[in-house]
Amino acid sequence: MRKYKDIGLKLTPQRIAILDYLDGNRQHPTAEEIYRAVSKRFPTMSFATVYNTLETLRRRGSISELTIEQGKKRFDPDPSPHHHLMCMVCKQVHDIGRDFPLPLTEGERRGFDILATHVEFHGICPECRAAGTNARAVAG
Amino acid sequence: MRKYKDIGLKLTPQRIAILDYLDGNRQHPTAEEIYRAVSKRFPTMSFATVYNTLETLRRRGSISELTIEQGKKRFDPDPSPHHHLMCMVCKQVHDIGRDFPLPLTEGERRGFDILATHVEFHGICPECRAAGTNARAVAG
DNA sequence: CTGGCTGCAAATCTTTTGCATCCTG
DNA sequence: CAGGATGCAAAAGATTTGCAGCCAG
Repeated sequence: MRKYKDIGLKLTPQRIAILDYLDGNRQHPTAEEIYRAVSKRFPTMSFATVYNTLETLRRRGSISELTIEQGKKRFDPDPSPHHHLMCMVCKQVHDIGRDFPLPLTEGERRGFDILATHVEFHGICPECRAAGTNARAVAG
Repeated sequence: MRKYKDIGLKLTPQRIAILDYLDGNRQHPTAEEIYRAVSKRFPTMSFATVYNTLETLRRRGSISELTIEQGKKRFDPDPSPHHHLMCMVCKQVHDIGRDFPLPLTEGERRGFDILATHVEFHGICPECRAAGTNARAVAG
């Protein structure tokens, strides 16, 4: 995510705290988790600043925003294209750093310019399986 | 989606209206779009009924719920596994009815039971491209 | 008849916005 | 010192919930 190398970005202490928290973070945190973490250092931190900063970073291509959990955004400090594996029960998200061949025929493409392709693997993690969670309850 | 064949489901007029609207519908409508459509027939229809019915149908495996557009649910009357192509600008969603080989190594699986795999193609549709929308503005 | 369903309103949760003040470059 | 960033609170948008009354099976 090229921390601090984002020339043109005004580096405030709050932004540095967010960048520090995200750097190397493999948890794919939600906005709330980021807010809670940086609030420890900056008790006056507001959601507005968290969302503003994340949106700025996303537009610069420094991070990516995941639409994998219903109803909330998750953020990934790794902006390069890759895929994800999510536990349907506890919502933990892992990276799948592999390329899959995903060619579309002209008919399937429907004239679209394809800009991104994302594969989501949904399942039950070992911990949740051991905890006896009924997969069908969440998997439908 | 086996309309009406869902034995054990109490068939109220409201549910029939929702089933009728979804049957054969390829628009991947949001809850709001479903609400608006069935409200024409049932002016007293409430969001609670729409959400209740959709959740009931999903749990029965009669429809599937898409997590492809940020912040809202979309519903697909086709519950069989398939993939999707979405326009990043106007959010229209198309089906991709093809299987792709998406094998995970043991290491990549991390002990998960994989229950579903979903490929999302994101791009710009011909109409939005013609309208001159700047892809980078939305694509980041 | 009765348990599940409906409809309304209020509540919840996440994200966005307006605006006065602040501070980095 | 100017323009962008912050923080607060209020607003917005989507979904969920509580509950009294209703109706399909």
